[in-house]
Amino acid sequence: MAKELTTRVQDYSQWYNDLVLKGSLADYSAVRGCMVIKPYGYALWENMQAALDKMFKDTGHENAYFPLFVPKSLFEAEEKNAEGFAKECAIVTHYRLKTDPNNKGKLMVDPEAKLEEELIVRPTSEAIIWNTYKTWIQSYRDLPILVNQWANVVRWEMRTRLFLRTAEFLWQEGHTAHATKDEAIAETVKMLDVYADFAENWMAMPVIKGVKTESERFAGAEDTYCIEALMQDGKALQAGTSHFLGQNFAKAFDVKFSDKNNTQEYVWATSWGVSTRLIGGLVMTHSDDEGLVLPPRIAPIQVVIVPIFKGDEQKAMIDEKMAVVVASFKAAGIRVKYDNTDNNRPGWKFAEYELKGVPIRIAVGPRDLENNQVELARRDTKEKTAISLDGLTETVAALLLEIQSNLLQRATKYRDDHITSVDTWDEFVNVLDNKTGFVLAHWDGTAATEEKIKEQVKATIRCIPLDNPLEDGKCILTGNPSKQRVLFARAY
RNA sequence: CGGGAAGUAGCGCAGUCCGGUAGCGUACCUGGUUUGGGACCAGGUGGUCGCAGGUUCGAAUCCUGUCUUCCCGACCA
Repeated sequence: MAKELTTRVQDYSQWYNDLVLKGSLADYSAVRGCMVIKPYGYALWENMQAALDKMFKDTGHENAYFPLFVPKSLFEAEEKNAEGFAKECAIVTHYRLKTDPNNKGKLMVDPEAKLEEELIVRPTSEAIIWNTYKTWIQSYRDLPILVNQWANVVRWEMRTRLFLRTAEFLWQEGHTAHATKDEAIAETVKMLDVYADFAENWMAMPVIKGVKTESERFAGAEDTYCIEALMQDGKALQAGTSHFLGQNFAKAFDVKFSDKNNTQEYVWATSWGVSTRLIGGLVMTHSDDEGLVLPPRIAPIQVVIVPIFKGDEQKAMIDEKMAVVVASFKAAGIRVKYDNTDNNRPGWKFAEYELKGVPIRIAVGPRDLENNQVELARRDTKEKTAISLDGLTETVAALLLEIQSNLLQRATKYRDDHITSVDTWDEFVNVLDNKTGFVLAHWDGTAATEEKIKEQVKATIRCIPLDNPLEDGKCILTGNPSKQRVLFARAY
C-alpha cells in the first residue's frame, strides 16, 4: 500500500503539508496556530542551529538569554516597533487560576490575580534587550555588544501554515550595539552575508540579498536588509532579515555612552534573525513528488543502509559486514543509519527513506557481497549504481559533496530561469501569472505605487538587490522616471 | 477576522439526510510463510464518534455553543 502524497501539480499547498506531516517533520497541535516539531524535524533544526551558531561565534558573537515576557511599558517605548507588532501580541493579564465554584472540576481565571501591568509575550526582543543594554553601556569601551539569543517568540497570526507562519516559532535574534553608524551598518551587512552563506552553502538554497522598501521595513528599523529565496511554485520567501536600527532604540531606552572626547552619544543598533521558517523554505526548494529532498550538510541522516536478507543467517552475515562500514562512516563524520529491522521489507524502507529525503541509500544483499559491492541510490537524481565496498567511505563522502552541490546548482538554475526583466505593465502581469518567479521592473520609488501594484496583482517588492546596476527607465505602473529596477514577486 | 469545507480506532474514510447503542481499508498484536521497490494467510486488540450543553425512552445522527485543522480572502518582522 503506497503512502499517497499529493503531487505538486495537483495541489501545491497540500503537497507541502503532506511532506511536512508524512515526512515526520511536524504535527499539528491542540493549540491554535502552534505546531509540534517532531524529532526528525527537530534534528534538522539542530543541524541548522549548530551551523549558524558556529558562524555567529566565528564573527565574534556570544549567546545570552532574555525573558519571554516584556512589560507593556517597555514594549511601547519604541513607538514604531510597538505599533507594528501591537496587532499580533499575546498578553498575560493574570497570574493565577482557581477552581470554579460553579463548574466542578474546572478552573477559572482568578479575578483577584490581575497583574498591575500586563506582560507581552515577546514577538521580538528589542525592547527587553535595549532596556537591559542601558545598564550595560556607559563608555565606548563597553562597545560593541555582540549578542545573539536562541528563543521562541509568539506572533498571533490570523492564518498559520506549518513552519512558514506559526503563532509560536523558534528563531535566533542577534542584537548588537555599536559606537558608530558605520560600524552598525557594517554589522548589518555582515550578518546578511552570514545568512546568505548559510542558505546557499548549507541549505543549498540560493538567495538574493537586498534592501526592503520603506513599506516592507521592520517596525523600528532605519533599513531592513533581507535574503529572498524562490520556491518551486514561483513564489518568493523572505528567508532572513538583518536590520539597521539606527539610534531608534537607544533613544527610546535612553542608551548613551561617553565617547573618547567624553561627550554623550546615543548607541547605534542592529538586529537580525532567521527562524524555523527556513525549514519550510528548505522543503519547498528541493523536494519532489516522492517526498523530501534534504541537502547532505544538514540532513539528520545522510546515508541509510538497508540490508536485504532471507533468514537470520544471512542477516547475521550482512550485519557483520556492515558493522565495519558503519564504523568507518562514523569515523569519517558521516551521519549513517543502519536499518536492519525486520518489521518492513526492503521496498517499504526504500519508499520511507525517500519520503524522508535521506540523500544516499545503500542496499546490500548476499548477491552484492559476493561481488564485493553494494547498491547505492541518490535521492536527488534517483540514480542507482553498483559500487565497490573497497573505498566505500571515500566514495560516499565524495558523493555527499556532489549531491550538496548538485542541489544548489539545480535550485540556482531554477531561480535564475525565473528572474525576468520586464518593461511594460502587460509583460509584468503576464510573467507573474504565467511564468511566475521574480520580476525585475522599474518602479517610481513611491509607496503609493507599490501599494497600487500590490492591490492589483498581489505582487510586492521583495527587495532592491544589493548589487543592483543603476539604469534609467520608466515605472511600469505610472511611467514616472526610475533609476533602477527592483525585484517583484508574489510571496509567502 | 469574513466566506467555504472538515473533525468517527495511530492514519485514511463510510455511516449523519430518515435517531435504535459503530463499520471498512491500513497500521498494531500473535502464529506461520516471506524479504532485490510500499508481501501473504489465519486469528486478535483497539473508538466517552473533537469538546461542552440541550432535545429525546434512546443521539455519531437533531439543536446550541465552543475548540482545532484545511482552502479562498483580509492581515503578516
